Amino acid sequence: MGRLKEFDEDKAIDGAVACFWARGYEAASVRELADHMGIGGASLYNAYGGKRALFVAALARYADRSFRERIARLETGRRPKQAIEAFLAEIIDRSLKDRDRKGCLLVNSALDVAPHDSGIGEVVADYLGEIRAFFRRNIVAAQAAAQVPADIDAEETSGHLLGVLLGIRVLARTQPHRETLEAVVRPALRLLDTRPVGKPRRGRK
Amino acid sequence: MGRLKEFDEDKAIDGAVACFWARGYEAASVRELADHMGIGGASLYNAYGGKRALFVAALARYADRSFRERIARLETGRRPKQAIEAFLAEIIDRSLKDRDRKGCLLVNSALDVAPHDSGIGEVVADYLGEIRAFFRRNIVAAQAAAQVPADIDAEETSGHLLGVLLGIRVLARTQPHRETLEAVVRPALRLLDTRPVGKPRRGRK
DNA sequence: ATAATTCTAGAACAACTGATACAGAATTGT
DNA sequence: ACAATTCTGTATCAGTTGTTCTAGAATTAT
Repeated sequence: MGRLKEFDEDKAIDGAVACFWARGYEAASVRELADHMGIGGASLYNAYGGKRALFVAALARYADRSFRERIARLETGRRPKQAIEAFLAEIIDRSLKDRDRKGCLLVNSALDVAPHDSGIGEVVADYLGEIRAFFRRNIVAAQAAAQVPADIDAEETSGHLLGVLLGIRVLARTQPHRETLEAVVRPALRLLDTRPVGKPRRGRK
Repeated sequence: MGRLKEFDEDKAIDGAVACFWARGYEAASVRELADHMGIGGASLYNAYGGKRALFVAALARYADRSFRERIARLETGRRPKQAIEAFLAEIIDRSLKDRDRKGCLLVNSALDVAPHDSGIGEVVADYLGEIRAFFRRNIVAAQAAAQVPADIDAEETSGHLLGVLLGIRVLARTQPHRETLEAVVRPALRLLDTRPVGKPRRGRK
């Protein structure tokens, strides 16, 4: 019983994501947030409790709509090695299309708010862990399918790929040029290539 | 002529660096800054013009005291390949010692303020370019000294190393564990190793 | 209809924001 | 000594911050 909510909760949380994403946690004011969400300030506090709680909800929404969706999509109907390659290629494409350079909300949060708020820090760390698990899982699967060298360390390599991914998202904020970003990724992907024998490297002993 | 400045300008700008570093550009208020600098608000505006101009000065100070100092120190009395390795090792050590997880002011700025302020964005991009140039320069030198395989692309590899470096500084904000960070770097440094022949990789054709 | 409950709009809260005004103190050249 | 100039502490500016309050509108169970 009681009066019914008049606003669309999905639209509202999406508006919050957009606002936090574009402005950052601190810079996004409650009034800006409410405007983007299409609700009044009182409704925001009534429905979410406050700015911080809203941010946690927005982060969860972002995680679902961005990397979890991408992981689910790329991991079906694709061989594991191609899933990894497609993931990184998509990040580069997204970074280049991102005209207003909002970057990745997760990465932004890892630097902006995580260090000042251990609770959110753990949430962000968990999300990053999910991405790393995607890499690790597909490396192992690719090794089983003989797509990827059997002697590389899946644990180590997944960490490397996550690091490279984060580096790209930082670089893209100041230098969103395709060649720059692809140069960062290329050596990482080469780790997954089986080494050719017919074309020996110069410089070997 | 006129009244002399009563505060130590070096101490003041160092205080500004510390404040911007710990709190971020937006969160650092002019009053907090003035306190950390040991001066009054009027002196801050008189000496630096305003918050933004002070930030640009603080960034320059930080660049000199952090990575330029490191580059100069590591590049003397060290072979080029060891200079690169030492640089990355130092970043990891610094990230682990950084108890309050301030991270790197340059990286923080690249995400916080650069996208909303193209002027500062260019400044940050230039600083990142200096670090990349350090990598490139030492890769080329190491190749000339046969320390590093001659067939790797110095342009591409320097970009990769910069990306990995930025990735580490992001990861360290949420997961400052040595093993995590070293796992990110290890495959990158392996690019610089001359490939052993006596110990062939499994999985090769 | 009435009670109970939940939502909404808008005003209000104290605290803080970057920036400026002002008066006075300190310095140098004349 | 005097004018000219520059620095400094304090007060102040209008505007914004996250949050709360108040009054009333809308809903369901009885």
